[in-house]
Amino acid sequence: MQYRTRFAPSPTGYMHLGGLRTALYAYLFAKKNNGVFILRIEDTDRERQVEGTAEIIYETLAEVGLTYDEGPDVGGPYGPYVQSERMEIYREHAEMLVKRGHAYYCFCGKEELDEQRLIHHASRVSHKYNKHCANLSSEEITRKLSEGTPCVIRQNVPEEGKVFFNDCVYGRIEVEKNTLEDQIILKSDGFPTYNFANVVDDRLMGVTHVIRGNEFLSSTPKHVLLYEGFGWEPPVYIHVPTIMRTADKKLSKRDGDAYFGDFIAKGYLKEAIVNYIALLGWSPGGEKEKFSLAELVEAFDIEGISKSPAIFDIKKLDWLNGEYLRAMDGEEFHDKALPYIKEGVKRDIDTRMVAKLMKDRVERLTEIPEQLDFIDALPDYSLELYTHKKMKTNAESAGQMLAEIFPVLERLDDWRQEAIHETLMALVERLGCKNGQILWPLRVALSGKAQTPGGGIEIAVILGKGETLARISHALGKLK
RNA sequence: GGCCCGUUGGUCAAACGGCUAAGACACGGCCCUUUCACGGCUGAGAUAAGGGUUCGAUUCCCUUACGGGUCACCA
Repeated sequence: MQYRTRFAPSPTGYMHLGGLRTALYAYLFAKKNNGVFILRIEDTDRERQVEGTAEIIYETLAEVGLTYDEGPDVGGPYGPYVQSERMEIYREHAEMLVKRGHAYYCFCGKEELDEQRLIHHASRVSHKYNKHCANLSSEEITRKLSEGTPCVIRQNVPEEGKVFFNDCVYGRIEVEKNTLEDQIILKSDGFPTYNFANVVDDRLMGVTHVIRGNEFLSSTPKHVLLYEGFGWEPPVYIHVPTIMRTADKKLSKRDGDAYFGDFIAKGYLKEAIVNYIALLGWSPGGEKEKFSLAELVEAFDIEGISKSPAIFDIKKLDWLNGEYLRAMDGEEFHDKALPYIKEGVKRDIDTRMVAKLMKDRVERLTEIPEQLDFIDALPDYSLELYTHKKMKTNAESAGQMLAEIFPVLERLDDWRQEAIHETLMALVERLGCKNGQILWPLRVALSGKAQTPGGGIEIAVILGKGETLARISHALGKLK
């Protein structure tokens, strides 16, 4: 049998990282087993719909490489893959369930039900619909229906007995049927509820393995009852733990840490994001941590999915992102970094050289501009920067050294890195001092900073001869 | 509150009855180095608590504590 999994988001917002990880696991599981991965859009709640968000889902999945074999925009043999286009199917199936005695029409008004819920809540009695309409006579039902009384269809849950299912992650889960409510499966507007639509669609689309967030764990017994009501075999369930921001808070829109797009904007690579979230709540077992999508497919195994929620650690993502950046070849990094270099530097510079210096020094592309801020304009700096214990320098010695450096560089016409290096090393030898004693003051004079990408020589190359000499004489003036 | 689920260092996690309880991130120290970073070495740091079962429990069972999910004409 061929395995079929699906990702079934509702188009209500941007692509959440938790959702993306669920999609990833469903994709990995399908591909690992040469199965089929399906995308289904669950748009049965018309009020929460957000225009254009289905497109974001398509785009994000395509961007990270989670290509689906069947879906709204690619078609497939079990379409349509958008729930709002399947209304007839749900109605037919709901009525089928009514005929089989596993569901019934309910004419209770929303207001009275809300009222009852409030009363129960206030008196701390656990609330459940009282099955009032389950006991209506067939004459009365026919009459109300013909009168056009607004109604819903509810699942008819037996009052005795137990239901159970075996979750691949959480094991056997068993509950008393009387703890389950007669939930609405078809709303008065004719739309199905999630709890009903997902069962019908998963069945009709041949889904063999349902991989979803564990917020659905407690409603799964109701789904199983629905399958049984139809006389269908339930799918295999694989519930995955939640991704948290802190131990008691989920990732959220407000904190700007929830959406895939947020992270791209913050300078993270899509490969690093996918790699990182794959490892949140799942472990491949070995010590390897850097995985391409293809390697994830190869390594994926539901055995490694954990039961407890995982806290999203941005520091570890930073590190992993840095690993991806460092592993890039020079050209690729240059291309990716170029927009950020241009953002930080307006002056005409050798971007390839700058990119090379930045490659091992950033974990996110967005760190680049601020690291280069000294290039366009020398910041105002304190003379204390010239004091470096290990280099044995201070403002006074720096002044002397810079005075030696200036004429030497002024005479140098070949402004390549090797030439400057040679020239300065020759100066070191002549003066009988340590490298740091001339290179440290040079760095400070050229950058006004204690920490720079590359040292004094590299900065001199980037700045060019004219600017280099200008900054040294500026320093000499300051040091007088 | 009812029902369900969870709990190994700060974080991700390995070990699925048998060792001095891996490894990674973060943190400290050292080395490398013209700074920072990278890289290398190294250090500190955990089985929530209490009962069982067992020759032996991180692992199996129970209780407690804490946390999460769910109880919608949301998904």
